[in-house]
Amino acid sequence: MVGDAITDGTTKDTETCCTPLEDVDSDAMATDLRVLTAMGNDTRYELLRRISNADDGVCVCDLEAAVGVSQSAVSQALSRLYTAGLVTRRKEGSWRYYEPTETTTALLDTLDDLRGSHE
Amino acid sequence: MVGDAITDGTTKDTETCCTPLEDVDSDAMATDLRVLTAMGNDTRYELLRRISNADDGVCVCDLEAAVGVSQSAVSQALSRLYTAGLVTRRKEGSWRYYEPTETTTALLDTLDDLRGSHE
DNA sequence: CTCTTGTATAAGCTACTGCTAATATGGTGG
DNA sequence: CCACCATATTAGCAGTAGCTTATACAAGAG
Repeated sequence: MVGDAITDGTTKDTETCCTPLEDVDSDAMATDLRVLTAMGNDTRYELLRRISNADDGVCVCDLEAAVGVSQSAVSQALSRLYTAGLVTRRKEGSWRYYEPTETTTALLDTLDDLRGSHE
Repeated sequence: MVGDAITDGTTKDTETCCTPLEDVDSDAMATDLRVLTAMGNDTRYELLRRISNADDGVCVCDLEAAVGVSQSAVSQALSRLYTAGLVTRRKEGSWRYYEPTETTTALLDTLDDLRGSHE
């Protein structure tokens, strides 16, 4: 649904008040949006922070206690983070351990830096 | 502010399967979430990309043509980006020009790097 | 095997997000 | 003054996100 809206570009240049704009790479956009929408939610953001703070893997049971929603909600949130490539998961006995990916680390670091720098 | 987070407080230190987790700085969390939710939307992401691509300011009328939603929707989107600290705006005659902030630049760069590195 | 514990999935409901349409504001030129 | 343009604001609605409850699956312990 994204692609066809913009493709006509060249034919009619209506007199805009300034410059025509480059198109946005829709593949990159899809990837970025999956990441951003996955992080952009109270529960999932807090899960990510907690997973990132403990750097040797966190199991679901601990997260559940921490974020204040049901076990089911935590599981759903973690699945979404996994799908978005923000965490890895490994099984160990009957527990599952989650760890942050490079994407998560890089973005949280960037956000930390930004908060530090201006105001 | 450690310790009160789990208001549910079943007092006893339940035997969790691994370690207790640090709390998340709720002030940082609020700021980050404002940024992430502002970026994490088709329209607003595309606006940000287009504003970032043209580095001498973009006026609303051009953006409106590009993203395929109504003028009202673009205005609302830009307001939200402004509130989240992702764009600056200046008035010039009866037009308004938008430019990316450091936050936007840093985050989009990070996202670009991440897509480049793995896969 | 059964019972228990840890996690995932399904269904359903509420609340919010983001759009459109209509209207208001504010600067510019006749 | 009024008409016109560019942008902002309001109201209202459709679609979806994210929660809860209930249920299913997986792995140990007995």
